[in-house]
Amino acid sequence: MQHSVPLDQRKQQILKAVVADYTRTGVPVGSASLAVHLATWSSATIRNELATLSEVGYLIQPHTSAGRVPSDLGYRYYVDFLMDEEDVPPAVRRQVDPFFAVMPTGIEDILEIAATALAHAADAVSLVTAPRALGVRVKHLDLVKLSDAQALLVLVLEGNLVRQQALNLTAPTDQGVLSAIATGLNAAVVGLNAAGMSRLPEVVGVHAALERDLLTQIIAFMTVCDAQQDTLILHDGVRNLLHQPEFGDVELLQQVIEVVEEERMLAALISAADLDHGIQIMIGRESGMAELSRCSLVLTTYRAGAERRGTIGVLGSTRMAYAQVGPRVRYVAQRLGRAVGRALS
Amino acid sequence: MQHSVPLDQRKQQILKAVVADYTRTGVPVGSASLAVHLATWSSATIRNELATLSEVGYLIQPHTSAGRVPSDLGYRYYVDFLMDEEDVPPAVRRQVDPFFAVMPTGIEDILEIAATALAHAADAVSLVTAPRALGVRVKHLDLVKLSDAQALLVLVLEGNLVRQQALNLTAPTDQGVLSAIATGLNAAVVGLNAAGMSRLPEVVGVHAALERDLLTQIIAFMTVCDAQQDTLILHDGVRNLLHQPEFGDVELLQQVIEVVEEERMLAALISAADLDHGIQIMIGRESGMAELSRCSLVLTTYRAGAERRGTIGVLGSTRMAYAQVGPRVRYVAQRLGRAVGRALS
DNA sequence: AGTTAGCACTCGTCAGGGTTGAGTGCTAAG
DNA sequence: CTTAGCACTCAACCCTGACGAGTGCTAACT
Repeated sequence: MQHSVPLDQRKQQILKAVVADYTRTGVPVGSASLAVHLATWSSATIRNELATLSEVGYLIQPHTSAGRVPSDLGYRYYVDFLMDEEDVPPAVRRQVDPFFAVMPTGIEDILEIAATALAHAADAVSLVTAPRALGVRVKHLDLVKLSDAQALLVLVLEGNLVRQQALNLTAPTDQGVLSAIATGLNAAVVGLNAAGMSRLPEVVGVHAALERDLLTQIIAFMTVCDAQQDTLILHDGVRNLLHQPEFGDVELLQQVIEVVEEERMLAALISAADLDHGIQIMIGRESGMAELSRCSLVLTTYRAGAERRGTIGVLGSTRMAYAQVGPRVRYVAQRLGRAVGRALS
Repeated sequence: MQHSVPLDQRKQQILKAVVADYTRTGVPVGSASLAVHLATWSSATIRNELATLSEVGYLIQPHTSAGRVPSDLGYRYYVDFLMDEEDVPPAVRRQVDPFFAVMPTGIEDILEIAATALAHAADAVSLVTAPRALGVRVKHLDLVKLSDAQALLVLVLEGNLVRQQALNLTAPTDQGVLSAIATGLNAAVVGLNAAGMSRLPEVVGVHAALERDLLTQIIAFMTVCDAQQDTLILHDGVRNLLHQPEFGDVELLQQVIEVVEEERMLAALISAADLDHGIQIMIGRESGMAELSRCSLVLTTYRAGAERRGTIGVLGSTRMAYAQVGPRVRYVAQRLGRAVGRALS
């Protein structure tokens, strides 16, 4: 982040007023309209201050005879020093809460619900990652015969995540034998993650060879599950971009939608976020993605129990109501954390 | 469908040329440009014919001094009588085939892949429904203890569709007992659908009461699964609409996207399709949805084995290359049918 | 010295008007 | 029945001038 120029009291008030006005109306704001709001000073005084705020890079003038618009840097200063976060209004709470009233068993469904709820609450595109798990643990497994050559592995993981995968059978095997093996594996394997399973002592018994072979395939599949869960990103609310004037340009819209629909790009974006602080705001070009130069991200962490964290947040225009969006993201994050915590217990 | 006015040879050729030209360029087509293409007649002659084609409602003039644009009725006549379907070009085949090379086990993943493939192949929004099943059959079930009050039901259905649901336990029950019950139920239940299960003879045994209670819950859940699968509609390729000039108007785009994102509306749309014929084309207002008055649907059925059918198709601008889209939809439908058939076996 | 009223100036927006050109419909001759 | 010719229409384009929002600068005031 760039070193920010310190501002005196009055310049701060004016910058804050510019951001507030522009966020509300979307129209460049001039000295006159500021003067009615900040009645302490005349428009001429404000004009002088606006000029210096432009010089130090906090404001931008689209053209000579236009009002001022906050620059990325201006938003940054606002967000860091000036913003008064607004409480989540009851109406929004009443809009969000019902989503978390119906709680499905599977963790993926919960994440999807959170994405929808946040998209509504923040009127932007919402992004949600699965809780980072550092190796998902097995709760239960089962084997179902598909054919002489294949069996279906059904894994119930923590969070009631259900995964399925066809495994190859080295020799035709009865469902009875498969069930026996499954029972045996269940006893040995419950509570382990992929790493733990690969350290299992050698199994013995009538079907030892088959069992060992299947276990290898199961471990491989779990490794894939781990990777998949770490890159899983859900989103919702693309339609919310459509009614915003800054996306009237279809070109721009297209670029943003392409980023959102491409999970790889989202992953890069979210992993770039530094979430040690409670909330991370990336404004315009700060995200490092040219396509999102006119978008901002507001991200936070949700905690499901001790060490299980995921990311949730919002992607919208740089001209978003940061003072409202932050608290709303946190509100949904907290609800989500609780729901996921319950599902993981 | 409206009764179509019969056209003589020359009018047919001209209408066909208008549709071809307009589909390609998106610009209203005038008599002069038609005259170079249909060198047999002068522009004046063509002008006369265009006038009568407008009178009978096959063409529309955006304004007095503009060229002609096909009306919904004009497209309809073209599609019914004039269109020469084009073979799916090798390049498109090479684009589609890789999607079906990696075949996941779960039927939902297969459907998703088909949606993506078709969206690419047809450069429009693709729609795919799950194969209509008239009651999904159970392949395998399992019960996993969650707490003293709840157990997780894991159902493996035909097509390796895995479904999960928390069931309530009337009394604390060991995992051992649950497994025993699951084994017992498996023996009785495999191959049955919800209807079949509700006709099961009364069970007896040590855990008869619990077993009966669980079975009731399972049947209820399966009924829900049936309903869900019948309304499941996947889609992909909304981004393909963005680069089309007719959707430069964000208003219009917004309406269409809202329909696509609302599964209920898609369901109504698709169920309205009459798929006895090989392919069903709904042009503009024929769909009966005001929001889609400038869109067309091209739908067909895919068959997975004997009686298992689903719907797959495309939603795009009325100005779409019908001669290309139809065959491409059929091509993907055929691939999808084969893949689903394999998964259901 | 900081503040402010006043004023000249800039520049985007909008409405009006003339020109252009694509495309038509009609007519009259072939 | 076909077609060349022509008058006509109308969107698109460009130019223009009026308007007004907003600025920067200056000079006077506290």
